[in-house]
Amino acid sequence: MGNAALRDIAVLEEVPFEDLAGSVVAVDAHNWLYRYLTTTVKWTSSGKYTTAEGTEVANLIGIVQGLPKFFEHDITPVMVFDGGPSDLKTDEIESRREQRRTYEEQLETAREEGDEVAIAQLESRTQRLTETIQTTSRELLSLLDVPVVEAPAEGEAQAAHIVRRGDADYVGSEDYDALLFGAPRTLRQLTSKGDPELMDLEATLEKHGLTLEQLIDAAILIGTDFNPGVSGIGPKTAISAITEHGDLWSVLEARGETVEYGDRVRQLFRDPNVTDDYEFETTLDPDLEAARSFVVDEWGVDADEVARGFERIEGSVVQTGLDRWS
DNA sequence: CTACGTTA
DNA sequence: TAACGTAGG
Repeated sequence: MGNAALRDIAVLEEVPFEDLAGSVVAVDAHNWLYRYLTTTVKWTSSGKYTTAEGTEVANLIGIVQGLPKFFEHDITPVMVFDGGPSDLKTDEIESRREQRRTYEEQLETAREEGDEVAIAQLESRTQRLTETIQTTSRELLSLLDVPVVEAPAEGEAQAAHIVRRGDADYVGSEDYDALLFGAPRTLRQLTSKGDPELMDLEATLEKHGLTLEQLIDAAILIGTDFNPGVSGIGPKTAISAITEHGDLWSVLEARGETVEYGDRVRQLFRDPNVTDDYEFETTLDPDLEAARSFVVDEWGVDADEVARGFERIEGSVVQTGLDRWS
């Protein structure tokens, strides 16, 4: 199903970290945090990532341990958070409740109507980041002076938009559908051991002789996060069919198939809900003491667990000139 | 999401 | 050779 098939289509190239020095990466925060949430939990002894009350704080450890990767290679991350109800801009309880109610109503309505696209969209926004994780992550990033952008909807789409506008050099995400949102350059495996992998939109389109619109149509045939795709159509068949017939509808007509909500999925990728209403500085001036206190004193994370991470941040931010004096 | 064995 | 299903991380 779906997205992994885009790997066979995309033009990928390994890029040495050294080549990325000085660049700005618009990171899909949900994607990045989710990765650290799962891996941190894996090899950290139980209890170190939950408070006495049982609140999950693995995200705080993940952030402290994950950010040095960027800083040590002189990369400035811009964390792009998903919009929607799970992404709360205010701390007022009232508005939280209201937002949540609105979200639940929307989801319920979508389910009643059997609107698969809307359901998938709404669910993808909440996935698994709890409210505590969302708010404490933002707070910690703010103390570390890491830029944060609030997306009106999908963070992936907003990140792509930021790169298209030239305000960042790369999208940072493991998701191949960054391509479908029109991200010119996407970096994958930014958290892994080895060098990152660059996914190039222009090269991908050129390789297959497709327009972005056609690539989106091919993806819809294969299946995306928002639609199941046509049975029997994988990456190869999709591309040759789109090449032969031109677009989604012609392919479907020729094969006597249909794709439910095809037009809406197409629209979602072609014209995603993004905003120009953001701003960020790429010169960082982190308050390490406040950040350490927030993580350790306020949330009860074992000091040893984050000591090394903070050391690395301190060292790298100064040495790589990401601070305001550079 | 990746890897790999199975099936058309 | 391409697509799919399942398991593992």
